[in-house]
Amino acid sequence: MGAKRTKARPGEGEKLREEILCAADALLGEEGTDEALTLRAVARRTGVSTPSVYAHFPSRDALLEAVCLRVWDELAHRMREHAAGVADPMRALSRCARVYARFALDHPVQYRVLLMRPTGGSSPGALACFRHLADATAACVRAGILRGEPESLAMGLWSAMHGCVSLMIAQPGFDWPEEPEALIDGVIRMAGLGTALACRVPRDAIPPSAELAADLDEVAAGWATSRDRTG
Amino acid sequence: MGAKRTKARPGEGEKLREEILCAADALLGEEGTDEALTLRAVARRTGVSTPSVYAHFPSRDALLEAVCLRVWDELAHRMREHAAGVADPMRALSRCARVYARFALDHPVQYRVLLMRPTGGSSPGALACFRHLADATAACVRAGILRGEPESLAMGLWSAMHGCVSLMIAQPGFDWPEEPEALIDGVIRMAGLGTALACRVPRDAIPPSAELAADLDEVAAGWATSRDRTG
DNA sequence: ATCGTCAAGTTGACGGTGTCAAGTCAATGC
DNA sequence: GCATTGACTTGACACCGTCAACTTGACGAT
Repeated sequence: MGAKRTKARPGEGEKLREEILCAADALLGEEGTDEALTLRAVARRTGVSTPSVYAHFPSRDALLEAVCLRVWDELAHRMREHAAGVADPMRALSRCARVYARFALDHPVQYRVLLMRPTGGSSPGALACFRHLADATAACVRAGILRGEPESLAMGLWSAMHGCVSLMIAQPGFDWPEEPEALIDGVIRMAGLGTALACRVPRDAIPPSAELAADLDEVAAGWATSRDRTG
Repeated sequence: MGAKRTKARPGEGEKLREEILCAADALLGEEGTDEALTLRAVARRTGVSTPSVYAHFPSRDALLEAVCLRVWDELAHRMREHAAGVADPMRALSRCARVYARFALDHPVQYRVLLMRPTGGSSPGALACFRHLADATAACVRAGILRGEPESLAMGLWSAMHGCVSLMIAQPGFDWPEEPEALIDGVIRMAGLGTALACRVPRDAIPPSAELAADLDEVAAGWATSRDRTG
């Protein structure tokens, strides 16, 4: 260990914890994959011996989870920023969804670690993601635009958004539209209109294709003049 | 190695390849996670030395991918079985989606390995999954029920289905409905109705919440009498 | 000023992993 | 009967997460 570390005084152990998190974060950012987050690599980068990490994190997985969770505050921040002052709750919901997708694509490694890996139970990252969407959904229900259990409706919306971004993250070689926003917007429209429509009709009350098409043509005719634009 | 293997004659190398795949498959099934698929474990189970695996698979990842792909035929089989003889293309599509979800939940390890892991490019498993849904979607477009590029529409449907099952696989501790089919059916309804409706109106032509609610109430009123049941 | 205490870090090791280079060995073709 | 060759093994390398035991240095009390 070339550069000798000045030993921390008692009570300053927290400082090293922060340094470790920073090193881990930088490592993830540079290598672009969680496999690069080796205990030895992060220790070397922090200028400390490998087992020292165990004084602050019980295992590699715990460190990985901790460093990935760090960026989650940004999601909450962006959500508030973009949904604030949007009166129409459906529009606020769609903005939430768009922010969600952008966030996932901006932090693919962290998103993957917290949401696309088999955790024993459920990751705190997942719960946070869901809560944001569920809150915006609940607002729509309160406003009478959506109907039913908000949590159930939100699960559907969450599924659609998560599926969209997680596929783009895990299958970058797939033939996606060159503009990711195109797919994202499409999914938001689909999910938004879909839940709005589906929560109005009772289970198993969907007409066969022909009538379905006719009915939807009718309602769509009214919108075709572009009475308004979605935010 | 206790039990001596009778050495294979030239040209019989393929046999070992099959044995390795079987051992790997059994290992995945028993342990329930791909981390259990160790070269040493599969070699031990096959009764062969560790590096022998390299004669048939270039790397651990290749073996993992190969063994997970084995079960993919079942998906195609189930699709054909359930969609055959369904005249209504929208109903056939929803059946496809349901089969897709069941398949994923029935083979969580394989699904995870092939669709929820960062592959350099795009996994063949992903392409197969997408194709099934895309074909059923194209049938709906041909029948005039859905409109637009079938591939684009299918991507949205795929996102919804994949999001649903991949979340349930990766976050088993989340507060899902005790009946997974409930969420799956909900997502199928949402996605089906959503694409049917969204592909009828031009981009950015969605009315604000109040009018949206009114219009959808109107069309839903016609369906409330349960004119038909979706398969 | 010195000593004991105790948190903070280090050393060294263990068992496990994927992977590779070199060697062994039986079956085959000539 | 001999060389060849494909199938497989041996042994090693570098790396990994993790743990037990040890060292070190700053502090409070005397």
